[in-house]
Amino acid sequence: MGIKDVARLAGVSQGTVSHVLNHPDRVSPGKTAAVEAAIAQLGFVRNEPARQLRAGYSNTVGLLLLDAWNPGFMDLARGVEDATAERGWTVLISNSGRDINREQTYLRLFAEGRVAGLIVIPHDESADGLHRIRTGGIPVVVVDRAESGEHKLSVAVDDVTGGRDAARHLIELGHRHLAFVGDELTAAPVHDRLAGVRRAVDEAVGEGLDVRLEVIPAELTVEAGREVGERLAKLPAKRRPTAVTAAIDLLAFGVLQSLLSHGLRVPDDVSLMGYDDIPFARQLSVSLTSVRRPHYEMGTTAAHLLTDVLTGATPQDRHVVFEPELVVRASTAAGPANYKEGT
Amino acid sequence: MGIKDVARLAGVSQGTVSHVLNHPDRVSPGKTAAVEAAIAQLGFVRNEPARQLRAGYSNTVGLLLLDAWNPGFMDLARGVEDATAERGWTVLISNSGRDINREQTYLRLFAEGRVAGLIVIPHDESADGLHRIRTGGIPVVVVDRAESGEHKLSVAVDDVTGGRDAARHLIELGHRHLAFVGDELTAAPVHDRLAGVRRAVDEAVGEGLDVRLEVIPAELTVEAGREVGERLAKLPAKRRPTAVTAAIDLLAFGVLQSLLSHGLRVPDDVSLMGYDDIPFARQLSVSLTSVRRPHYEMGTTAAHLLTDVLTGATPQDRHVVFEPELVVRASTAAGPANYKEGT
DNA sequence: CTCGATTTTTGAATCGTGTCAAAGTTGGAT
DNA sequence: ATCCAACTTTGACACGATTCAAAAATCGAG
Repeated sequence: MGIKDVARLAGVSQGTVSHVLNHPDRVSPGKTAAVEAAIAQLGFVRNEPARQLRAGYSNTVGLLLLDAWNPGFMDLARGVEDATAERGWTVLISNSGRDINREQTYLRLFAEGRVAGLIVIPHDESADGLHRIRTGGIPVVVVDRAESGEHKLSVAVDDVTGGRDAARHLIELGHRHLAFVGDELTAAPVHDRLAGVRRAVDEAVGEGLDVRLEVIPAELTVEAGREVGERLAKLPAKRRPTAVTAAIDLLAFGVLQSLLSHGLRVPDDVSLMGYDDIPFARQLSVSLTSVRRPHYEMGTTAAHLLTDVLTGATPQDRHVVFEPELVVRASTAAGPANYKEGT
Repeated sequence: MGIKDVARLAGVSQGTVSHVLNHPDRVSPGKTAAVEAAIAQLGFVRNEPARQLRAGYSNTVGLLLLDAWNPGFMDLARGVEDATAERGWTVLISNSGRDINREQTYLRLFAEGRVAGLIVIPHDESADGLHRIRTGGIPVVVVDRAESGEHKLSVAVDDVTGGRDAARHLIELGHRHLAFVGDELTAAPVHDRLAGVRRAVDEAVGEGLDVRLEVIPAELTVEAGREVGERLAKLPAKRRPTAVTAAIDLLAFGVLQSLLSHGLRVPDDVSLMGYDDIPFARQLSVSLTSVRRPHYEMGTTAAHLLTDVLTGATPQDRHVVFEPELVVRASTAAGPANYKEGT
């Protein structure tokens, strides 16, 4: 069950079989046919580990996702796949599920497996693990994390601006009591979004507006959103924020669901925003205002950065930052300060 | 940068370094410490292809998904990951995206990479490819496809029954003009669902009911659903089915969206059902009646089947079939034949 | 202190493939 | 018929880690 058996059956040497596999032009049609027949007959499958050991390189890149259940990351994965496939590489995906141990396990797996390169959406505390691999000689593209350095590669979104845009939108609508749902410590992108929200609030206060911000810690799941919505619904109307912006769409889904089920109207009683603009956002009972991140393009960009480096080409940029885009839908409407002007 | 360098630095032989890595109990504490220090100092990373070549086995299993954008399959993936991780294996995921060429590419990649085993949600026409791999000696668990045979492994759902339950539900509600959205040829599970629907219709006709079924071919995407909804909305009310059952929830999402945007009411004008019961189904503008498939459990079951075989244990079952469950929500209501009784 | 038993360490052989220098073959020009 | 160039084919070696038999070191009992 190796090249040797194929060679014996085809009546040629091992070297010839190897050439049929790797340099078909160097071998005569007759022998090629004989070898291919033998391969088919034996059901020979090339032993990739052996190939890789001898050849010293791999055509596979690894993609380590943070949370495959966030549809945005699946779009990113599709971008990575499309762009790498186009350039002749294959992708192996794994998913840390925001579990730092799994992340370490998979990073080691990829590093030991000698993939040619890695695209990683890292957990927050894993900088050292990435660095260890990077020094191991495997190029790494870090996604969704502020990075810098000439020998590093990254693709990110300016989530501070995104958060600022979100909060501004609400403030301009006339809302003065805002809430941000999400845990500042969970993930760097969430941290940035909150920082942006805070900046917008500070700016508004600087302009003399009486804007108040409340931060409601929560995990990044629909379930957690539901609990937050419940808590909000039970608050007396005067103490309840009139506008809520969630760290990610999934959270907003949960909040929306429990607000509605407690008889509150969105956006009439509470304006609600998500973040990410995942495909389902527009198809909710109340279509969700959100901040769109170009996930697919992030994926293709990360793949291009990586394959450029792998093929020896120097990419023009080593750190790409995308700008998010506010997408206004039905879930946000005028708040107290603008009531005179319309619903 | 290999075991040899570690050995030199630590002042021991290669064999000892290897033992530290694989049989720590066989080596004295002193040498162990020296070796570990050398490993840390050099940043040594074990070369997995070389290990695998010599040792002849791998601790990794492959998971080939059909369509990672269908949330149900991601639940399945989570099940696979949890169950395999628990038993000490790691999972590499790839996604064919219903593209048979990609599927072949990834199957070959996994086979050549000598993963220990595979869990595959196959494209319809790929039976031979799977077989080729199976004979290559790698155990394969086939998901979502009727299989049999003592040396084969599979996990599936009885989608015929699921389709029958769905259609029955609609017929019992009083609907007599049904439509099934989905292409009979796209995928085996869809084929089964339609077969189930047809059976329910035939049974109803046998009982003297005048039930009519229309089949509307469509790809399995939200976008395709939107087009179908559009076409349905433009039909004169008399020629329009009063109940629509979609091959998967994603399709139903699209149908729902365009029905609503054309001013039709769900379920008042048209009853609508999905299939899969993905998490978002209940959170739509009109919560969706659907047929639940236990995706997570399918994943854990597939993983257990596979790891059992890999470890030499004989699994009690080799073919597991789950029963789907009808989940009635707001999108289906009484049809013409029952109008007297309710909404 | 010695001997036998047990534990620790060593070094050579090996896994399956790709490469490369060398040997073999072919074919056209003279 | 001969020769040279171009093309094919061969076979030995190397990649890096594991393994195993054998050598070396250690330990305990007498």
